Amino acid sequence: MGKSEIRTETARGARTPKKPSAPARPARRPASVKPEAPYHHGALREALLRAAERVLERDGLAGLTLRAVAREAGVSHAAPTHHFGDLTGLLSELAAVGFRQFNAAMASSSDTATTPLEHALARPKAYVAYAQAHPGMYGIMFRTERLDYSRPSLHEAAEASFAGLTNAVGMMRQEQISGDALTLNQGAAIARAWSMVHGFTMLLLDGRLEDILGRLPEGTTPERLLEAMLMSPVTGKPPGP
Amino acid sequence: MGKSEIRTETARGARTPKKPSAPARPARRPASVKPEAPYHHGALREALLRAAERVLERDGLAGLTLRAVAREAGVSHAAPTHHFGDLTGLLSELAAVGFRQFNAAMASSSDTATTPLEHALARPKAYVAYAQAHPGMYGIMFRTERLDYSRPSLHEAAEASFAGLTNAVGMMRQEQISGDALTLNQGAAIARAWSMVHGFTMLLLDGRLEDILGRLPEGTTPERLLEAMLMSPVTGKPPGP
DNA sequence: TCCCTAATCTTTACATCGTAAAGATCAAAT
DNA sequence: ATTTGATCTTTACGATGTAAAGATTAGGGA
Repeated sequence: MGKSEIRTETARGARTPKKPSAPARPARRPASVKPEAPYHHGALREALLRAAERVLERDGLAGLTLRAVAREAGVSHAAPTHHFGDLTGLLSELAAVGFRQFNAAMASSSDTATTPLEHALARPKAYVAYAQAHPGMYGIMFRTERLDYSRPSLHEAAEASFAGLTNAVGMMRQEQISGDALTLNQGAAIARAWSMVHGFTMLLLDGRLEDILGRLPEGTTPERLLEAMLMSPVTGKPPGP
Repeated sequence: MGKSEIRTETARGARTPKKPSAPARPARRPASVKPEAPYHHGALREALLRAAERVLERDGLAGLTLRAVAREAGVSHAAPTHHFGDLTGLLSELAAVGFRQFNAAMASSSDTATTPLEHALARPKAYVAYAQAHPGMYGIMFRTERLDYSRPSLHEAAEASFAGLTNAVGMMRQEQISGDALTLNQGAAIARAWSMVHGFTMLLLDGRLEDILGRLPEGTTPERLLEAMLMSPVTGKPPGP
């Protein structure tokens, strides 16, 4: 609020002045003319999602409004409602896009890993790297309270993400993890892995680790801290005499 | 938006009709009358913070608006602005209240602990318990993007919280942790503890652990999962032949 | 080919929100 | 007692989400 944007509500402008009704010009444009914004967009839904992603990257979570997305796409402010129902709908579909991007990044994360250690660290590092590269998207996926997981696309993408996590933890523990039942230790391993990486990511994105990073040896990166976090023992003094 | 609340903007009502100006009734109430909403509240700032806490618990983060807080406190919608500057100000001061509550809960968490194990688990359990008891407040403290840490009260309370964490990790590692420099292992230990508990809490509050909890042995509580998460080894197969 | 229906998109309208600015009221210092 | 400054209210404005009605067009059946 309070941003003094000087911008007309619709980027397209009124097509034909209704009341004066100059009957001459036919509504259908005479072909061989640049198709300037036809009434029916054709693929508005996808265009709106792409526009939403741009707005999110440019203006952050706070700037991602239905009307801003409509402006970015060059349609009337009510157009998104028709395709997504409400803001929750748009955010949910966008979150689904994010989860799919995220899943792709996870899937190709251990491609270049050679040693077992590299392999073990590849996923967590890719997780944090995705969030750092797309903080807005990560916010949509994990910070917003307005997500509707009953939407098939979101449910599916999020579940695939969770399945990938379960799988990775199973590989790490060198055991098959069943789809329908978990031992307490298995559940704990999954929850630990997820909590640790997700918590680290949130704290990092919120700048709350600056306090730690600033006290660490000169030039220690978040990645290095993450590595150390994942490798060193959980409790007790560091190894020594 | 869209909620059809039938409610007048100010709960107090206009005190004296300006224009008709019936000059009879004196503005100062004749004493021995219930002090019904004097023009100057006297302690509005604190009253607003308490009102904000009530609104937060009743209507959640989405319902916590400047105007809703003003209504709850029975003052005009612009009154909060005078005391907090803007919404960020109110949220920041409220977050400070939350951090102080949180710090108090942390401080008294290990009071009843007897065994070393109980002592080690007391803080994390109290952490999650606070968030479960005050999900709105935890959201203000860790989910909102509109916090101004340059406000002394918030900065102080949040720093105290961080100091408590550092302290607890130092005790666990049986070593003194200096205030100005950290080894990588120390930083990793702090980041791991915080990330794990914070991540677990966020996922739990967002209902994202239901998937795991539902697959665990019948009746496994989040607390039990947290315990297992904190105790069992980080990597490798569970102990056994 | 023509028309009709339904989907798509725009206009219009409204309640709510954050915030700014100006006016009213009162406590306290001078 | 008067003035001053803090406190609170009124009024106003632009932005947002959402509902409802109108305009436009694609696509299918006659």
